[in-house]
Amino acid sequence: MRRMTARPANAHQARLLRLLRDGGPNSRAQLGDQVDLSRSKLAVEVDRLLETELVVADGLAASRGGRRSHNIRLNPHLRLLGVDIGATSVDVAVTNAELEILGHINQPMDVRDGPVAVFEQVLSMAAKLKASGLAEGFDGAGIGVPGPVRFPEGIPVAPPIMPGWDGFPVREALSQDLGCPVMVDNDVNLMAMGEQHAGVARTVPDFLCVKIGTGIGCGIVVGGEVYRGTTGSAGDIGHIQAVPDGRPCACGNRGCLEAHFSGAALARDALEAAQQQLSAELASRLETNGTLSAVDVAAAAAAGDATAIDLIREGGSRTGQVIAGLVSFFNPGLVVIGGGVTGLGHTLLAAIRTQVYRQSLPLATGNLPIVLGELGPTAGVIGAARLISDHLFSPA
Amino acid sequence: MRRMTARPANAHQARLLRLLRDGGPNSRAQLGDQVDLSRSKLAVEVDRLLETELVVADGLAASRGGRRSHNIRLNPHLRLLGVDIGATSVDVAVTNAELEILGHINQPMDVRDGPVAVFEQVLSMAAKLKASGLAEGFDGAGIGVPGPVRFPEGIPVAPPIMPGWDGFPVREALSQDLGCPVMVDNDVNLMAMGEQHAGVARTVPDFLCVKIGTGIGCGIVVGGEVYRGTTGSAGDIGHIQAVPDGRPCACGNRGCLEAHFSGAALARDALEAAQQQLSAELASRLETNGTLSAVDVAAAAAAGDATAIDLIREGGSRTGQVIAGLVSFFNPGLVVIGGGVTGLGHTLLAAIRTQVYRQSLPLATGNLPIVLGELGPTAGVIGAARLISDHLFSPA
DNA sequence: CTACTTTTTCCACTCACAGGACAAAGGGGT
DNA sequence: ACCCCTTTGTCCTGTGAGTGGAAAAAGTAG
Repeated sequence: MRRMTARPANAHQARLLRLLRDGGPNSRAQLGDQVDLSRSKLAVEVDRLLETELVVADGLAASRGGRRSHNIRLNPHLRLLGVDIGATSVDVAVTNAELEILGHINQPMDVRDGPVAVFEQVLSMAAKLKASGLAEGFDGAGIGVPGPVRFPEGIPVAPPIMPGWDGFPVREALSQDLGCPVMVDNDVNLMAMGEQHAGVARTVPDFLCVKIGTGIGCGIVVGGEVYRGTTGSAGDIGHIQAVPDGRPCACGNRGCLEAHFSGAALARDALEAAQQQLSAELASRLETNGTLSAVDVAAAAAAGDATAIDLIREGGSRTGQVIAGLVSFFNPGLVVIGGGVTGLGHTLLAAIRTQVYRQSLPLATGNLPIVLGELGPTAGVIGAARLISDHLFSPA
Repeated sequence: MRRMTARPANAHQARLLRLLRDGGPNSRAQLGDQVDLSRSKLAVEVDRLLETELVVADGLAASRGGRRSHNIRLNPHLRLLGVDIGATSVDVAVTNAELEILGHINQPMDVRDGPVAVFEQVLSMAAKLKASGLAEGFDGAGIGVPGPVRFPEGIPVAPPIMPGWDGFPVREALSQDLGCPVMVDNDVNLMAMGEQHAGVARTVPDFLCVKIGTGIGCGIVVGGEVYRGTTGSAGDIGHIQAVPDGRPCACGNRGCLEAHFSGAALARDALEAAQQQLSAELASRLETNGTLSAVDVAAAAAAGDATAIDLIREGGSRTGQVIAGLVSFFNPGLVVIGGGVTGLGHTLLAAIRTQVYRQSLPLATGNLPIVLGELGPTAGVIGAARLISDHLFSPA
């Protein structure tokens, strides 16, 4: 199929496209209820959208008592690619224009192999999704990378855990390879957008989304828009000092949050505990696998291992301490906890909550939900699809 | 003179009014260069503004080579009142519509006397300014109070240092008393708006403005707009933990930044040092005045007193530690330090800078100026005037 | 005094949009 | 089956915002 290149011609059309994306098929009349345009104007704009083939007619709508109306929906052949590059694995997913995931692959990988190797893998994963009949091509792609990004150009800047990517024109390169528009952002921001679109944060204008994975980052949403900061490094909370004169960190300082709690730190602590025979559970897992990761700690904790639970509590408490500061500062309406270590679940959440509710002011915490993300590993790819759809559904 | 009640009828007029406020008198042609409207449309809107008397014609503009044009300026009879209520004193100022201060009074006061007593004093100060011929009445007033505010309604919520004000309808009450529109905000936010309008932050879209006075607060500006948070308590950084298991704080926790460094804490430390005879300079000042305040510490430091300098360094370092965290999180383009203790000047600034540059990531600090506010005590009242002028110069 | 600029006004034309009239299509009661 | 009511879709005209060109007004430079 020929890919769609059309873009909305004006703000009204963009508005309508977003309504259809977020609300699914709608009749003209239902659209009219949401947009404050006269029926004639609305009809004109819908007709123009039909001409561009961005939307199509789609059967009869349910009756509301009078004449039944035809449904309008986003073209079901539109395909978006969501790519979430983590430190140690890649997620690639295909969605339709309503951002529903049609297919999703996850593969291990090492970002440090550099952009060329990683993109090769991403392209082959995308090809696999195409081959399975889910898409004949892509109308747009969103990419998340685990480091700061100069957003307008889509270029990583000085990313600590992916040195080979500094200055690599990710957006440009992938746009060439895929033959469609591409937008690039920090993976944490995409997770926030994912939870905002389809997860727990649907109705909250200002919230924080803390992602605890190999590292720790925080998506900041202000007035429904992701805030990226002056140089694109906003939300980089992994190197906030959590413990004065604490552990040395790769960044050169001591006591950084990431040095005390993150997927990597947790694995290290678990290894140490196992080697010192503090935990039979962890020791046996070490023996079986030859190595330990955050997943093992989660499993051990679920099995009731006290050492593992302590590690999680301790880390959650440190994280909670930092989040408490951010809550006082930012006064969000919601805090979402997500990322690889959400397997640690409610033990972690409870530790974080305890610390935040204890340390922040009542006015800020009074009505503040602190919850786990709803979407798990799909948050990133949904956010990526959302990123590019926001771009495609804005006036040219 | 009859007060102006007119408001701009549409976004174009609002835009023009703000241009005249921020850029002073302008010819129609100069305005045309800035607003992307056709000459005819511009002429129509300017004519309508002239009819409302919000703007007036004002002599000939400088020639640009051809026919000379008439200047347009905001009505020079417009008067705004800026009120900055601190913990221990009030500032009241009159400005014209271009937010230039025409008269400014400062008087000691105690917020804890409650809103009724304070407003009585504010009204008498406003009356004094009127009596001196600076104004015949006010077209609008902006008020800053030292605590969180539910912004749309202009009502303080659960302010820790001014308990009697909780829920008092400040906006409503003052609007009645003054007979003009009133807007209320946190004093720190107003300081940020002041520095944005007329101070160091003129061109920076995203910045932080840390005010160190009796307490410590932080104004947050995102995309040129003040961010107030979900419940209006954003920027309340005084109770972020700076020292684990540190000093007990009035809020019930331990180690809050405010407990370790603020005008109040500094005075307490100085008193202790004087009593323990650690500093001859401070001891003699205590003897002379019977009490010590932050100003005494500043003076002692300026005189070379080592104890006083140490107190400032220590405090600056604690503050810097907290700001470092905020910088990592928020990635601002500028950090402004202001408030009562700016008399501590460069000793303080240097301590803060050292800590921030050491602890935050290079990407966030690379090009980050940390500077003292330019406006001193006038920042608050200018910000207040700016607040109400933003309100008056927006479509009705 | 003339040639050239810039500013301002005036006017005709376009275009977006609202809102009413009317036709089309369906639901439900009798 | 029939009729009336409601909702939906289409058509059409009036209105008001806004554009852009022409010409007048008011300068400057030589």
